Amino acid sequence: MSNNGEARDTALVQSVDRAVAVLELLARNGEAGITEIAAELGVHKSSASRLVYTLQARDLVEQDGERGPFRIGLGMLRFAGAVTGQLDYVRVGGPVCTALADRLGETVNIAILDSGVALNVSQARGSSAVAAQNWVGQRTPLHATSSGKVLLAAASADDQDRLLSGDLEPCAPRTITDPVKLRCVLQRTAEDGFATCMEELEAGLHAVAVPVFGSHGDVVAAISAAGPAYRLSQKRMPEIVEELRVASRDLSVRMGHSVL
Amino acid sequence: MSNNGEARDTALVQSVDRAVAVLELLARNGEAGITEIAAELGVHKSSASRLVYTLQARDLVEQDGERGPFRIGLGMLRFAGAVTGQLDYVRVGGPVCTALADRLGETVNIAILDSGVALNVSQARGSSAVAAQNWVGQRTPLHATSSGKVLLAAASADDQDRLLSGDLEPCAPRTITDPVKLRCVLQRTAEDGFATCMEELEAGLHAVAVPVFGSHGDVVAAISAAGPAYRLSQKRMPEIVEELRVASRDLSVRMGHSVL
DNA sequence: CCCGTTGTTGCTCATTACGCAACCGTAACT
DNA sequence: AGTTACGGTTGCGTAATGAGCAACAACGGG
Repeated sequence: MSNNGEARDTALVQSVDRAVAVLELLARNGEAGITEIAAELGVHKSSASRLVYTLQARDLVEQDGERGPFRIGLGMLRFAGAVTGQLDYVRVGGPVCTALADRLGETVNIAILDSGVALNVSQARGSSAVAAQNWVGQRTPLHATSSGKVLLAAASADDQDRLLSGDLEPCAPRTITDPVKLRCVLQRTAEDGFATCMEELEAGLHAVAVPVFGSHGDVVAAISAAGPAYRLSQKRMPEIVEELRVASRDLSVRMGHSVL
Repeated sequence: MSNNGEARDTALVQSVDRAVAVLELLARNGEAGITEIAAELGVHKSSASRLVYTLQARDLVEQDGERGPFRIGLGMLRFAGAVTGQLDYVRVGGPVCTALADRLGETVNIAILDSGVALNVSQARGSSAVAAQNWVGQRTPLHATSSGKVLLAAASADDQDRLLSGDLEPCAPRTITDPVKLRCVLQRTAEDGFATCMEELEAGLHAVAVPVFGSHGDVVAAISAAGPAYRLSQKRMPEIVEELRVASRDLSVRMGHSVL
């Protein structure tokens, strides 16, 4: 799971990897008991208990009283200070994504432009989601994602040239790697006010995104819905686009970006 | 290091504990290299490298490009969503604490009242600080800390009765455990507008705190400075109190609590 | 009061994590 | 321009740790 594009042969430290998986589970589910954690990780209850105990000793996990389920501990605040730039998206984006994911049944993401890539800053899984992956904190290519296209389409021509310099990586068989063709797509995205991604990041995956506007009408983020191709059909796109626009406006307001 | 008051004999999972120590180091220092991390943790460079690699694979650690120092990764955003209630203190309190800690040379903390205890939500270490402990995310007793006394003093008489019900734990030889005596101290705190803690939490430790006001004049937090008794002398208190008050007002403004 | 479930802990052992040595790459110095 | 030093990585072997098992404790529900 080398998510940084580094195909290293180095083995992960298994117990550290498991401890992080515990935290991911608690972050996703809100709370969980030892038995549930053990089942989810595929380890013995005693192993789960010891992992949780270690995280608890460091305040990264806590529980109400002596019994009851465990949850993410406030010791996390020590690390939150290192990612303050995106904390507004976490605080405000979470409820917006959750509400939309519940309505659509699909996974909803918010991404911002960060150092030439799309950076996912908030996510909520839909009830129908099969994949458990959390993209938050991960960077994805602009040319091969719906959010990326939205962010590119909103950039100036100069910025687009800069962002698209270099080869466009074929992430999947259907990835658009011709810069001329991509610019046409971006032109269309600017006109339509939304972008789609049909199996361009990975086979079988469809996504659609709309822009999130700042106070001056500029695009500060993109919000998207993603799911398997058989569920996110062309026919369903208009409905999803409209729901995304409503959520986008809600997000703008909650972020304090009241558009004139 | 059972910070939850649980004197369990269970051994910590060493590699998980070390991984968290890596994160603490990166959060505290901003960035660090493998050699520095290894030295700080007292492990071999290869061990540090593998720990960092595992955290990197989960986006909890990242680095610029292929080389250069490591820092806390944006994958932390996945966990920040679980502590959204206190994220404003992290985002706004950090710079205020850092600025004051630089000026005073002592450790500065912000604490809020949470479930009958003082919850530390932001901290910056002073240059003269000897202890490396980060209190953020930890809960401390109200009666034995300067912040706790400030928060208690601002509570109504009924709330004070409720918060002080039960025995007052003697945390140190000088802890005030007599409720009548403590109420006198709280009365004085309300009058003075600050509270001191002279070796009441632990021997050799002095601290002083002032309230942080909300929009309606209510006390929403306390900000404190702490250090060894020989540096935080009685003589130095007026200067420190004044600096804390300035920082407190700054914090209120930054939090959006403009006092009428 | 009994049963079932959750969570903890002592113990043993196998696997993992760790340290060592060697190596690679880069930067700084001569 | 070449050499040296430093930071970081990786293969390998081994010992220590982490994991699973079994037994037990505590609590809640019927």
